[in-house]
Amino acid sequence: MAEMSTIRDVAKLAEVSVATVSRVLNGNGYVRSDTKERVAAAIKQLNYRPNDVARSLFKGRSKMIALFVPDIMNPFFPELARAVEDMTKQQGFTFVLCNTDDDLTKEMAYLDALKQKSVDGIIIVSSTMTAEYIESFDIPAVALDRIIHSNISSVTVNNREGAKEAVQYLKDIGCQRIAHVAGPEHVSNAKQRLKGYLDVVEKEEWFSSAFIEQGEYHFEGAKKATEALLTKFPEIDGLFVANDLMGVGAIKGAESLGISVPDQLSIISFDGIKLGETTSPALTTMAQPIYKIGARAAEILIHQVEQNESKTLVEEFSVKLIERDSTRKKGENQ
Amino acid sequence: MAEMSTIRDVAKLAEVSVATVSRVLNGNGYVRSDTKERVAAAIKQLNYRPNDVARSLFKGRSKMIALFVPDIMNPFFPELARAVEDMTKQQGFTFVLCNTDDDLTKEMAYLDALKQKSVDGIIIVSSTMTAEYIESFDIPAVALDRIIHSNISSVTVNNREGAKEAVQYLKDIGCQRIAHVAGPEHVSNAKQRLKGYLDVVEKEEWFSSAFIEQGEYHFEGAKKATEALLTKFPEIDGLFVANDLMGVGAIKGAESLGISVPDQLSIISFDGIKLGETTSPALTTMAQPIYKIGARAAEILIHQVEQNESKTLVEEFSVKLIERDSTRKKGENQ
DNA sequence: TTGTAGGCGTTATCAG
DNA sequence: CTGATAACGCCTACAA
Repeated sequence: MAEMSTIRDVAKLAEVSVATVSRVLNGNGYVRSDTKERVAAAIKQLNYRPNDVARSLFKGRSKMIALFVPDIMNPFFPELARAVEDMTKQQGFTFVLCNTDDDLTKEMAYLDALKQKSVDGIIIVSSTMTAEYIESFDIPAVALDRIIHSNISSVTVNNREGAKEAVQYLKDIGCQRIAHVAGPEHVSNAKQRLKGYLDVVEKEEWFSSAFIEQGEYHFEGAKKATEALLTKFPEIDGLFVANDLMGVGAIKGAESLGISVPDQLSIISFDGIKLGETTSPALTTMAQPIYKIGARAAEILIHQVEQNESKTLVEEFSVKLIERDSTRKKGENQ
Repeated sequence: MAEMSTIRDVAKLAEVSVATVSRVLNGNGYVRSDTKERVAAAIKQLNYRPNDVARSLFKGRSKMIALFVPDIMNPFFPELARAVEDMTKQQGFTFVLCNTDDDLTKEMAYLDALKQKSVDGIIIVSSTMTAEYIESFDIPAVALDRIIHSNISSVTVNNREGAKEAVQYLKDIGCQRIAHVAGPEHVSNAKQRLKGYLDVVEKEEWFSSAFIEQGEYHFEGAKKATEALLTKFPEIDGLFVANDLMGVGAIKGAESLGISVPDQLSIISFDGIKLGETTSPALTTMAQPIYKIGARAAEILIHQVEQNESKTLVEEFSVKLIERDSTRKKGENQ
């Protein structure tokens, strides 16, 4: 309603110069305490708020941080986004969420748009983006969940170790034939999870690469992959699925073939999203500290932005087994 | 890497004034075609992009649109966000997602921050925000999913009718005792869905308000509510749950009591989110046209912003029954 | 058809 | 301690 008042209005009302107002606003320079009070009073009276756009123009920075995610519909990413949002907001930044569909063209368009808006930095989950592109935009960036390049800071989890642990767990509870529903080959964490799987089963006499099916990190893909696996190899009694979203698909796939989980088939997946608790049966999973890695990535980026740090940090968090109802020890009853 | 070039650099290279560059940039005013070409060449050569911040400062508008959602972890909202994002981006706006926890303080803080950034408009899903607050910020706004006030444009669905239809469906398949897991009382759509439920069952001889339990639109709340209901009234054979997220909770609640869905209990919920297809059993639901309402809200807002329209539009879309596996006609086998 | 210049709201530099 | 004033990059009268 009321026209926005500017720093000049405040100056006039307080009978000082705009420079003085700016000083009390930003707390730099000297200003006598009584004039400071006069200014403060004027600010309050006019309900004055500094204009961020003007500020950004002058500073070349906007107090905005963006998060790129490949798929907002995978519940993993809202959880991650939540963490990044909390941290950035707490530090006085505006948070922008960008959904990229893992499509380089969209990523570039966003980068372009954000650059024009003087965005301070980006946190990026991507398997198509390259270090060259990012550097060509000259925007501070931190990779999250998926490594982009060794000279871009990253926050991830120990995917390979976690995958090994998951598959070993299946062995420990007595599974004899363990298959894998894999994530997209071009996604670094999916590749690591596949390697972890291979680390454990590659030497088994029964093993062949036919025990691996592609699920594309999608519900539907995983359902089909699971059906294919279980049809080809009815003897499969353990399934390691590369993420929880696909884990849900795997359950449905088994169900559609009339195979009971966990009675006939144990399923373990990866991520630890909330959704996994809500399915029937609830998913046993290798849980990432989702909130922690999101918050940490934001922290690193903000530090980089504010201190103008360029040292690249590489941090890897640990995943943790959460036993729920999609797995059961052989020979044990419910 | 390369310093951002400005309109002045382009002008110099093309040997014209900045005004001319601005003209070809924005396509207004007259400019001879050969000089236009010279300018275009210079732009390309320098890889020039106009600075949005400077533009915003001049225009007082930023080409940004924000969406306020109460809970990014409820999959309904990512689906909605996706629609809004697609539409806004397609129209050249930058999309900002704000998670409010349905907390007025956070909403106000966001409004404040966005106002300072000259945001063009907001789409808001809220049950705490009031028309007065919004108007005091003087930012064009459209309410989505939940009505705020009759003088703020809104896009919603026919919640009451949809709820009636859902409950009637339960009756039609033979349910004798139908309970309701309700959404928060202060949320307008939850209130309407409750009314729709009452419309159908209020006159039944068996009915009492004890057949209604609060689920707070959360998974956990719905699980507990369902357990409470089924414990109090073991004769319940139909359950209308106010949204899908809670529908999943209801399934788990029934399961925890050893009650089989849909054999002993039919459950229908509301929303039509993807998640509902993935549960076991898959949820029967009254599906909203989620993408459509999100896109439509964006459309209305953009029109309002660009045409400086102030006419308030009220649009209500229809929901549609989707039969899946959480309901079954009495006496029928699978 | 093109150029000049003032202003959008801030901040920082430089005198006082 | 305080006040002018020149940027930041762009757009649009107004002049030519």
